[in-house]
Amino acid sequence: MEPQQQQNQQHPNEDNNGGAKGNFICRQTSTRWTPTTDQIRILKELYYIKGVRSPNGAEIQQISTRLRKYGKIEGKNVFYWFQNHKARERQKKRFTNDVPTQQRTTLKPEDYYSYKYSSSNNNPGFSSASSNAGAVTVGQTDNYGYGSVNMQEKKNWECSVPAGGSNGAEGESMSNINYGSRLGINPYSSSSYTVFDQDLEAAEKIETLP
Amino acid sequence: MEPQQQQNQQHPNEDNNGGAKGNFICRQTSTRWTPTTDQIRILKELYYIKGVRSPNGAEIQQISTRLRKYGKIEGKNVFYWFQNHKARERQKKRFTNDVPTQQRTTLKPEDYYSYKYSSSNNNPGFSSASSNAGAVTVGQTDNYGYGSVNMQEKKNWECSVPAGGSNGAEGESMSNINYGSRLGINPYSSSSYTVFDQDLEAAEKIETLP
DNA sequence: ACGATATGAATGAATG
DNA sequence: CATTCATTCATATCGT
Repeated sequence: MEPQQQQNQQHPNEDNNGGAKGNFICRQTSTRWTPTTDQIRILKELYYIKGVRSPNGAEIQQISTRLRKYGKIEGKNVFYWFQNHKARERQKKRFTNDVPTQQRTTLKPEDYYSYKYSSSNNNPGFSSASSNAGAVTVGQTDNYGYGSVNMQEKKNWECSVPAGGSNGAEGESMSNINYGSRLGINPYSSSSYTVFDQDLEAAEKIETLP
Repeated sequence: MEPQQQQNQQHPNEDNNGGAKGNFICRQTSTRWTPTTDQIRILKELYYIKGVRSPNGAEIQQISTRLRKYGKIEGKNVFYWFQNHKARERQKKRFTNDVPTQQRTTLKPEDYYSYKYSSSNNNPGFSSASSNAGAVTVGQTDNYGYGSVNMQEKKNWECSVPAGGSNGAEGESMSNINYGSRLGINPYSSSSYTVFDQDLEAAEKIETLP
């Protein structure tokens, strides 16, 4: 994910053999989902192009169904993928912003790879709200009169019913915020500043740390 | 890992230039961060002496800024360093401790297959739709009847479908099959909006998405 | 030169 | 959403 190039993905095996387990026990080698390149490609398209960020249950279903064509996949995989992708994007930004202002007098090598891909999406990216806007009107709104469906958590993809909880869609609309977030200060800077209360560096000793 | 002591002079020249092999503008192919001895020393001090384990965004920034003095470094490097350091420490401990059935004749240390120890759950549960795994227990039910696994959370990934519909999960359960099945999306989404308004897949390429 | 190791990087899966 | 854990891939480095 990084601007870093070496991205070779780690899905050595386009397996699908997953099924392997057909047999008995066997060490389920590979417990976790290993997306195929096509799956990843599509997920990214959805993310960057269509602006999908937090798909709701129904959307997750559609997506996973669609991706199933390229390999084994479950709804939760899709769910986690979006969650992680979004989270990491933000996280990175959090500890990445160096130097508040654009005052970068001396260019350091590290500047090269800050952002590399297309500019358009760089920032707010998803401007392409396109999809959401229209797409998500989702019928979830009405609860089937079930009263309280009980699935307290709104994780019901894979479930047929689009339970009302899903937020996803709406929430996402707020995506275009953030515009200004790149000021010098980030909201996350917790109060804790100074990991270095003193000069640890000066404390040169402890050569023997593990 | 740690036992490795000699990181002594691996840096002939505290190169600051990131040691990148020359300019990596063109070919930034993979130059991963190689911490200088001073950076490592400080990181360890922070880790062992100050107890820093999972620095937050702000701390990461401080640290990396501070360490920058000794060589090129980015926030993510610091982030990963702590993550890895903690993880490996834990992992190592896992061996020494556990080792229920030794039998490790010639296994390399990496061979281990760990069991989960304390910590969280292990609810592999989700038999996963794609059950390639075992055989078809198509039976939906989550917990194998083991009694109460106590689904800590009421997350229902893969709830079995309610009434007859297609239920993605089951259908899919048979290994990769199912290929032909969907097409028309699923019944439930009656009026659905679809994330795929068109053939995104067809819109191939855009490989460059981050 | 290799092969083994140590460790940076990435990411799926969870938990809170 | 933020954070954390576990695993795995990739590669820099060291030993022989």
